[in-house]
Amino acid sequence: MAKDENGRDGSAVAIAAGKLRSGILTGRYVPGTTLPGERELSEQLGVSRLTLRTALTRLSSEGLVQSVHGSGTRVLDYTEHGDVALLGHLAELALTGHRVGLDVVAGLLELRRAVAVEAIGIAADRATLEELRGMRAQTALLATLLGDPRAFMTADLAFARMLVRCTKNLAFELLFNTVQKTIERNPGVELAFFANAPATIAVYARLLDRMEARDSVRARLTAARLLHRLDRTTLDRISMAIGMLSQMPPGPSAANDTSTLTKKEAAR
Amino acid sequence: MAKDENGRDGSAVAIAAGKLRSGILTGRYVPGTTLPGERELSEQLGVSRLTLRTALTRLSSEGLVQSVHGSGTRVLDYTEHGDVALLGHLAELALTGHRVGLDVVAGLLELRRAVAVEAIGIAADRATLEELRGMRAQTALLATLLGDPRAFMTADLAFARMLVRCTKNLAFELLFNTVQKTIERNPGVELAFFANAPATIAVYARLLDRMEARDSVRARLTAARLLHRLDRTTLDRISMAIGMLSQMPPGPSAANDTSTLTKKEAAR
DNA sequence: CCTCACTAATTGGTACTACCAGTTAGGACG
DNA sequence: CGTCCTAACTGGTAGTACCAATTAGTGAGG
Repeated sequence: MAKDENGRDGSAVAIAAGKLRSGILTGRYVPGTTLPGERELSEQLGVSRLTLRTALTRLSSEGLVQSVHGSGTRVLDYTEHGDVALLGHLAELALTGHRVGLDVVAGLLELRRAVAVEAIGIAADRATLEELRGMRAQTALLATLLGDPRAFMTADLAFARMLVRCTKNLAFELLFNTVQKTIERNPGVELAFFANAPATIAVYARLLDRMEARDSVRARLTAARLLHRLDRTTLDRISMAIGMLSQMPPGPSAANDTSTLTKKEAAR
Repeated sequence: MAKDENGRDGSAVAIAAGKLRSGILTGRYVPGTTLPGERELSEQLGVSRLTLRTALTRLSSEGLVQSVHGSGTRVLDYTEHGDVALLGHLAELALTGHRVGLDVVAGLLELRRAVAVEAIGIAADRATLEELRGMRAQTALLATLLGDPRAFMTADLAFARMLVRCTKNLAFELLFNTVQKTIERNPGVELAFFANAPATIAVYARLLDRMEARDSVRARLTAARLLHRLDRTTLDRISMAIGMLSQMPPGPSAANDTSTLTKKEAAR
């Protein structure tokens, strides 16, 4: 068992955690309430209590639930207590048709842009010559990969990481790791990014000009302007792609495994 | 048992996870290597294998380790795979004297500042009148709490949350949650923030002026300038406080330098 | 001597059971 | 009526046994 119940997960605990998580994020489990006892809930999900507990531990570290010893496990409002790691799952839900809303992706891009702009500004001050040369070379490499979306995406992420490294700031790096996980988790985002490939390369080149000039102020300004434009078209493409997928809402509300009970039609 | 073996946690799994995490973050467990088998490791830590497994699951979700079925559990380089949530633990280690380096805190502040500046800029465009009024009232409340560090800190976080809410951006909100957890986890940071209380209030007032004027561009500029100054003094105070705690023991000769220094040699 | 396939030991993954430890509510007793 | 104690929840740990995947070692066959 434990092959893949819905999307791509492998382990039973990941599946159980995914079910509970999507249940919370989509509002099936209301924040403030306490969800069923572990013994009962484990039976509902079809896993052992131990597995269920491991899944709950994960959700707890994500800020979705809070277990109190003799009392029970409360559902928290992820808007107040949710961790950044949730962005990945939220974006995933948004891109797979769930009505979580596409604005989540828009918000993610906005955050990413804010961080990127500052990272570029800092990099303009702190990047070494070798680092600048390396990034230049990476843009050249990117230009040769316009035919291979997958390879382009990987190289693009590598470029972004090089940029982040230039900040010499561990916090930026860790945040980037989270974003990278988010992107890698969902192939759809990769394609959306690839759709802007030529424009992306051009933007990178111009930003490198600014950084090589050591002009952090103008680097920030141009980065803000160019990335804003880039993200807008990216978002448009994603929106379009989703529109293609859900042309007709063929019972898309619970197309995935959002519920163990209502899975009669979970044809897959 | 399960009172507090080292730090402060209560549950056995939290303790075990903490030990392993600090072991990884401080370099005792070298990235790239595979740590001992679960049966052996559980005995080393004095917990059952189940507890150890739960702890490992948590570390895995944080991007510190990766378990492969028949192979073992590899230690990952948190610089590449670590999650943002690690910032809390890293800052904790840094503030408790571990030689993780104070630059982690500096980086955290830098990231926070970048996000805050953008949030203020966005808020200048999207904040409703009620929201602006509420934040104004909150600054007034802050002024009355100058005598109570704990209460001031809570109110200060509340103000920050109000600001983040104004962006109507869930990504910002989730990131803020992570930062909030980081701060709440460590009392030392609270005090450091409180040390700047009067200046903080003044800064908030001036930023609110900009936002009320709906001038997002100038709001960003002043925010960047004022917060930069604020963070510098905050960092100074933290540095001083740590210096008080550990008068002389560590020899952080190059502690303030920007190098992350964990990258001496890329084993692998 | 090399190659390939099969086997056996080691590793992580799940399940079941029993028990410990807080929390809460209800009933007995003052 | 109030207080305290008990009993039935809840989550938390522990132990054991077994399944599944990986790996390395060993043997048979080329």
